[in-house]
Amino acid sequence: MGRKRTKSGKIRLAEVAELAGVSPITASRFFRNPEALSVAKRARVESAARELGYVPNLAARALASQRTEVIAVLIPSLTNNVFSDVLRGIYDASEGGRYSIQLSNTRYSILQEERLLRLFLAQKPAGLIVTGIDQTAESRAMLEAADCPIVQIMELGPAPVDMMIGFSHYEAARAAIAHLFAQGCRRIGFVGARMDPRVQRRLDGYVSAMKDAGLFDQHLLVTTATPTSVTLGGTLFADLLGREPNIDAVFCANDDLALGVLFECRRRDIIVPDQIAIVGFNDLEFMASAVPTLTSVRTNRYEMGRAAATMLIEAIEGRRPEQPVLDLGFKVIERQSSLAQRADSQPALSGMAAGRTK
Amino acid sequence: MGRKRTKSGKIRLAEVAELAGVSPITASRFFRNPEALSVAKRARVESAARELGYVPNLAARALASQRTEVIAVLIPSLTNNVFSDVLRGIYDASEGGRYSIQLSNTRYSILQEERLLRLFLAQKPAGLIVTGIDQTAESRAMLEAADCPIVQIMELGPAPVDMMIGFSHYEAARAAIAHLFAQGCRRIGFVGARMDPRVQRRLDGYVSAMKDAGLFDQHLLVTTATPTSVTLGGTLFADLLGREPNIDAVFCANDDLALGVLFECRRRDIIVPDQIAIVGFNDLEFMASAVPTLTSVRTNRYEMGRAAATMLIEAIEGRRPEQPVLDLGFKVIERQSSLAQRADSQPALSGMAAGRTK
DNA sequence: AGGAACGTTGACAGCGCTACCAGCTAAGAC
DNA sequence: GTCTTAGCTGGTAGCGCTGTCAACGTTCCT
Repeated sequence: MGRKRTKSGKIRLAEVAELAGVSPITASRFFRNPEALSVAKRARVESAARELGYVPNLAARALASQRTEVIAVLIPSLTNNVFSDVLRGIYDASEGGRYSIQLSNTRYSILQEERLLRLFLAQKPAGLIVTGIDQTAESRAMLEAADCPIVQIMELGPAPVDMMIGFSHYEAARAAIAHLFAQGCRRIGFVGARMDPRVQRRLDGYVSAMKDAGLFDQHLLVTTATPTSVTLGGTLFADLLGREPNIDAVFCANDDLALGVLFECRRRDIIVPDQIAIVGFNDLEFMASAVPTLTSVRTNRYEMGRAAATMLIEAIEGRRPEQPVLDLGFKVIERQSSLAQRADSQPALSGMAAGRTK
Repeated sequence: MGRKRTKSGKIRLAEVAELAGVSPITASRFFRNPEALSVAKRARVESAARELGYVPNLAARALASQRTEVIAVLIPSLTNNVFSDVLRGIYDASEGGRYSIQLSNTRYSILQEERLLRLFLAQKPAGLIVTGIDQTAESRAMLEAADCPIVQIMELGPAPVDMMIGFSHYEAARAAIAHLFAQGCRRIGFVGARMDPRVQRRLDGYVSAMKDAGLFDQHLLVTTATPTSVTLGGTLFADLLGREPNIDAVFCANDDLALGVLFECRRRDIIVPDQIAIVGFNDLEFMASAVPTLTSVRTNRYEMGRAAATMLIEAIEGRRPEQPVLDLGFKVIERQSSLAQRADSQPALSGMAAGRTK
């Protein structure tokens, strides 16, 4: 008969109920839907729980209720500053609530993503945040079949699985190039690393803008699958210069690369922006502080994470947003590194071009 | 009698057992301790599980076994590059194994940390990774009482709760200052932000080194509780210069500040290192790429995370390390920004001073 | 006053898995 | 040949909580 499992002396819901003088189920309701209790019992259960230091057993709750209070998050990288901002937004928005975040790293592999998705979905998460719109067909099918709200973040696309928060990398890149055109630049190089889908779309935007102006030239492109870094920015730029010495601007797929380009210019005594203009992407904090200050395309990463988690939690709790797709837009923050006319003026946020798709 | 909960059509362990022609408990054992089964049954269960696409229900497992396979990680910040490296190490080491990572952010508050600790511990994690050695008395007591392995990371201290992996921030700072002394610097400023316990200990190391040399001066210190940033590095340095125009070096509590100082020097046409030497801390990737290249104290952040998770998992599985405290050391990476004699030479990693406490 | 409607409470069973222990078989010891 | 030991397998009984539904008491309506 009975076994001798260590009882562990833990406070269970039954103890709380007993002290409060109610049935266990009433105590249970107190934690899930306090409004359903009479004011008197609510107070009794609350004080009993506090007195005993009750902490619910999540495993038991998950088993009995057939759902968890876990929000699963799939991102491609932990190193990339971009994602740490997004994550901070997600964690901030979930803080204090009942949901806990389960984070996993796909390492930019959609197969890895598929594997993780299968794993997560089996645990019936309350909600899911996935990066981007490029999933395997299998992943896509699992997402469609999942019975929890899902938010896709980082970019926009034609067919959201459920909800979607991002901006158009394509349009953002076009806006950056338009800005360079406005400064009189014509031979604009492109420097990109990693070449994940979002960088690829920035490249597409660059290519289309250049083609529209009749200025596209294959030789202006330097890309690599290598993960991005400041040092790599310098290296790629050196490659580009070796091949095309008379470029007048460089559009970098991210800010690390841009900083690397800036340092390489300094190393070669190339004056920025007089000889070469530089534009980055993301507007990380250091861009405003560099000498010269660096132009970049500002993206709302923290806000994206925050909005994604907030929207997801709302949806989990049954309040679906009236607008399931959210375009957070971007802004070209014009700084010294690309303002040909007034290169020597004060470091200033002299103007901007903002964009919002559709 | 019976209720009508949605059976969800999920594959349970019982289904696998039935298909394999064994009892559920045998199937259960297959997943926990395959060696205990005969080879024949092992193969049968394995193929049955694969055929049905069985995924274990973690909640049921946790409830029945009274323990989870979750490693809880408490770190103070998600933004800080330092922690993203550590985290990457932790995630890499846990990948492919049975343990999942539950991450939480204390925001540099030990009260917040205490709250999270209480929350996590109630769910009986398999293991725990906490940052630093400055916990509240209450937290400390909870950690001591916890019945799972615990690793403290980021620094070393006299009384580990259990295991500990880090290095001496105090000695690392002293080594940085010793390097500057060796370059002939005497009026060495200190720039620090956030002033969390580890930055504080770097400051302590700086102070002690300066006092040892009879060169300490309260006015050489600029610190703030504000979170760190590149821009802030410039601002703090400007403060310092305003007060003490004739300093000959700056030791920055981290690399972001150092980069800000470098930009501020450039803005003011101060030649680095001829007029002022700069030393940072952590050796982030961009330090080697800056112009001039920036000296920094290299810390093994990725390795720290990796070792912490590896050691923790080993301990969880009963293989306690023979050496529970691991000093990962540091290295002063000497670069142009602090090499007075050969400021114009090639960017080189000309030499280094390594340190390991005790 | 009778009945409907509502708000509140509790009994019961079981979510899917594993700890414990007993039993069974085959191999080795004497 | 019997006894012991080891290796493997299975039965039983929950782990702590919640879904379902019935029952209760109260209020409000006609």
